[in-house]
Amino acid sequence: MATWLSEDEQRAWRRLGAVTMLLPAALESQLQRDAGVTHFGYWVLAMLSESPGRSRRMSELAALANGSQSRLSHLVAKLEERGWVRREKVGDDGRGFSAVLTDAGYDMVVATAPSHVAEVRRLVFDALSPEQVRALDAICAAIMSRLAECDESTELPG
Amino acid sequence: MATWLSEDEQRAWRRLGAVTMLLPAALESQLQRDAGVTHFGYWVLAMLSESPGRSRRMSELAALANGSQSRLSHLVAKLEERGWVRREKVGDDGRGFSAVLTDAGYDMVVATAPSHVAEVRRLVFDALSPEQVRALDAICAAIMSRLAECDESTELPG
DNA sequence: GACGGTTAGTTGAATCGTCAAGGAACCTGG
DNA sequence: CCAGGTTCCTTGACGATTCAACTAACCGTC
Repeated sequence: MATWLSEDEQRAWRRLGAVTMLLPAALESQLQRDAGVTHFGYWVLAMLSESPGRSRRMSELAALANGSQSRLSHLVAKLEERGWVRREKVGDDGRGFSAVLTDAGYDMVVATAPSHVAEVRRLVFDALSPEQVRALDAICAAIMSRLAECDESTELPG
Repeated sequence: MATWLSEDEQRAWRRLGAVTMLLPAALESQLQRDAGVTHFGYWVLAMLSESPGRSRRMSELAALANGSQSRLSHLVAKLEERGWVRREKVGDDGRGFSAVLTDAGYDMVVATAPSHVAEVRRLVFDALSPEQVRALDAICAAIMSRLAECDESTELPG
């Protein structure tokens, strides 16, 4: 209990908590309604659509999308059922698989992107000044570097 | 596709996405490890511990914790099993229930708070300057007001 | 005082994510 | 060439969340 939060910090913390609970939920429900996908699912498809050959190594894709390998594996199984993604063996490494976006998957991303971007803009960027956008970027970068640190330390051998 | 995101916005959006995915996950795993509760579970208990009489109407508590009634109902059932919370009929409204924090629940919050606060401080506030903390508060407030707007509009009768 | 509409809260099925375990391919040293 | 360790990915079981009914109590009106 050595270092409690200051009043400013308390307030910021509650609000950040609310945003991290409600913003993903709001985007989730928009995507679910308009496209029948999860936020994570859409994010993965969008990443693939911007990747060279619309294709990525599974592990690479998991890292890009900030998810675990297991989560991605389950997700890709569903996306494959729906015909948006296909798995392909990687040539030079017998263990490796790539997720490849199908044409149907690409069409789906193209069809879904506008309304999703509009929602993001409406909920986030329309509410912020350009300075705030830059400040937000810097703040998130600072937090991410802390999160990355902690990953490293848990990966260290004792 | 009328209004795509600017370069600054793209960057900020990716980072915000990463933070909203990874920060809750990190806190989740700390709380799971050290106290065997969900982030949402802890948040609810913490709210109760600060409430008058360590007690809140279910619907009030759900709103405070930014969760649905159903989510809270399921959660309180679990917390009750563990003896941290108890349900009580509200006097003046036969439908209403209050969630009341038990002594064991209070002890649990007191025991868990320090390490959780330390983690929040380590991951968030130690990385930010006081100006950034205020900026973060303002940014989250702006986003929340957009989210609140959208709640209202969905509540309107057609 | 009973009828329709609304609000509080619960419940169960289905979905999503995590965790721990495991299979298969790779790599290194002898 | 093979034993031990590591990496890549999958799998299955379990817990958490959501969604869509559902019950029960309230409220206004006639």
